[in-house]
Amino acid sequence: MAKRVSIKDIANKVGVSTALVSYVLNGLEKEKRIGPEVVKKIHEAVKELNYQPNQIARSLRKGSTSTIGLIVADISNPFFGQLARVVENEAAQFGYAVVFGSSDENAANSAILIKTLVNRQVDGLILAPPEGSAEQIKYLMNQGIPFVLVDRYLPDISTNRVVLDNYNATYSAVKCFVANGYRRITLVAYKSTLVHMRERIRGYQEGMKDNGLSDFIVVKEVRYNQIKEDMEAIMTGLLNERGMDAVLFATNALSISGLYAIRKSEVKVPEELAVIGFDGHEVFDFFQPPLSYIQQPLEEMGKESVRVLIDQIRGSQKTVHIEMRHQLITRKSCG
Amino acid sequence: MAKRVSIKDIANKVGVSTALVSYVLNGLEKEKRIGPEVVKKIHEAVKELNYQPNQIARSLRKGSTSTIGLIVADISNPFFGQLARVVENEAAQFGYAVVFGSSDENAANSAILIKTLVNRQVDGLILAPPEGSAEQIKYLMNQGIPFVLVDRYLPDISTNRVVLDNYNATYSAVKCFVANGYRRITLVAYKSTLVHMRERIRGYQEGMKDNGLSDFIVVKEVRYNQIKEDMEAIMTGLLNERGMDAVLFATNALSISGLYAIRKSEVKVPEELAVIGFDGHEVFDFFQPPLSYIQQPLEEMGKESVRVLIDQIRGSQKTVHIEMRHQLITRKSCG
DNA sequence: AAGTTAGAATTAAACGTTTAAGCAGTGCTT
DNA sequence: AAGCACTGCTTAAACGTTTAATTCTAACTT
Repeated sequence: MAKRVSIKDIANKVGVSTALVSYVLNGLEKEKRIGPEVVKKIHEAVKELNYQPNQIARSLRKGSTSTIGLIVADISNPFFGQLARVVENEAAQFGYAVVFGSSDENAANSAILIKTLVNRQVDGLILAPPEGSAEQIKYLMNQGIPFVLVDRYLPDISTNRVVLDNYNATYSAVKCFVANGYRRITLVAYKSTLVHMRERIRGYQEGMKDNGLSDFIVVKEVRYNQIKEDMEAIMTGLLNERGMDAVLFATNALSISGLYAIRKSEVKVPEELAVIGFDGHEVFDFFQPPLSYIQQPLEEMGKESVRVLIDQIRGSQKTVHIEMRHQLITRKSCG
Repeated sequence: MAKRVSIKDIANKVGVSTALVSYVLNGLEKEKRIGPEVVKKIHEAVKELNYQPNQIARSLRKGSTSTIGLIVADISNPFFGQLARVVENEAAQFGYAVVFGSSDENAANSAILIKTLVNRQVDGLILAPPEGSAEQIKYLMNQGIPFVLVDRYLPDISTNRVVLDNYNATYSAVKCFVANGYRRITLVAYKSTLVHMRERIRGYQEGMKDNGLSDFIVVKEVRYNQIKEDMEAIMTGLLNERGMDAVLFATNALSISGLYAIRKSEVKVPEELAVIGFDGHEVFDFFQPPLSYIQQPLEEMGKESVRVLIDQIRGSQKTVHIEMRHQLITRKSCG
């Protein structure tokens, strides 16, 4: 690796001190009353030597890295991939770069990632906390490290967060089913104590109750790391019994996994079974007939997370709780 | 932000110099002949104060950051999302973190990203170079910055690279079509001079020729940033003419976009039109009937990229060109 | 007794920036 | 002639590590 050009090389070439070079590079030539010829010479030398600032040195001195960390469950999951993209763009607007990590919904992984990123002195974190990560979140608070929770949050700790109106989302999905004549509606969710999941479940349950369907409430829970097996078992059970006429999936991955099972059976959608998915991706449109889904305002969620985080980084003392409105996209599978 | 604990705090607490603390933290207690009681005391103090090393300071001093940069076209594209995930995991194995950026197939964006990441002193880069990025790549070479190209490469410059056997991929897709009785096979590709695309086109063309179908060669090219409009126009044209009985898409995004158009028309797949996609995602299975696709060995590509890059970072002088074998996954849409 | 060796620690420079503080020199005021 | 204000620059410390060089003491050789 060819030795990089430093501020010192510029200073030597022009015959001034490094301080002047630094001032000029930071646009302080007026404020620091630097002679115009010197300014010009410095700019020339910078061009000529193709000087590139060393962000690491800068970070060390300034105590901030202009980097934010993003910890999601899985970057290869389109939901988080899209979120990452929005975060990347928005962060770039503010001059921040993004380091990411996937926790796989595992608290131990999350702890390692947080430690790694904090040691790398990220200025702040955007994270989707997995189950059992309360200690880590408290640690961040104690250390005064700015962060924003996204997608889920911890009910016992008041932190900055940007989440969906999960309760309303499933509530309105149930309503949609009911409006279209479905009654025996099943919810397939993740087995999790995380609030977003509990809220989705609660929204479903209340929706059923409010529509006089308490007797038909069925909530099936799938384990995150055994999604295939669990889904297989649950769906074949459900489909064989023929006791349900509609199914609501509580996440993106669950929707896709569930659809596999449905397709394997010969059940007709929506004649025999109505389906609503979550975090719809455009590919949901390919299911025959196209799938209805609850859509999250990813663009806004991502942008808002970054903005809130940067506010925190800049010293804001407020704690903000943002709840975004879902949108129910109805296709032929329901409605 | 509560002032962080530094090596100096440990040194003060124990009553030794910072050098000793550093040695102990780096496991050099034997080599540097440090007294056993001191070692113990240092370890205790580290625990007690919950010391976390400052990677930035470390990086500055050591001249390496244990960070790699990943520049893809779009992290929200499942192909790159999955690749990113593999890269993340593999990099973590070697103690590297990953900073990412999306170029949107735009050379100017790519240039900015490269500059940003290089200024942040990443130890190396994995990148999918967009069209017109030759200068940037040469710059990296001149600077001696380790990097690996992935997915595509520049034919005029010999660099480390990990790519698919693009030529064979489309060639064998054509073969599959032909074996199943299709003749009027159209290729829909990106309008691009990038080698991977040219190779995919060439594979198709040669495949057609070798099967005596020279007269039926039709290659349509779609612009990356106008994919919807172009695809719309092309597909309606193709479908109206009814001059084709099979279509091959040259990327993931093209496949999805093309399928939209196909579904809008009332054309039956595979009776009236056979389809093969690229970079198949599991969701391709949902198309009715399931779509055949060319599958890239993403897991291996990602891992290999990281390994090659780390080899370079460690000083390897070899330049490696790795071509991975595709796999043709045939579903009912062809075969 | 002088010299060597080994063990255990310290010192201080270095990485590339930023930035507070200081210092000349000039010209102006009184 | 002394004081002041301005202009334009330099000095040097600091950020938190790593690490080569050095120092000190005690024990061991001859």
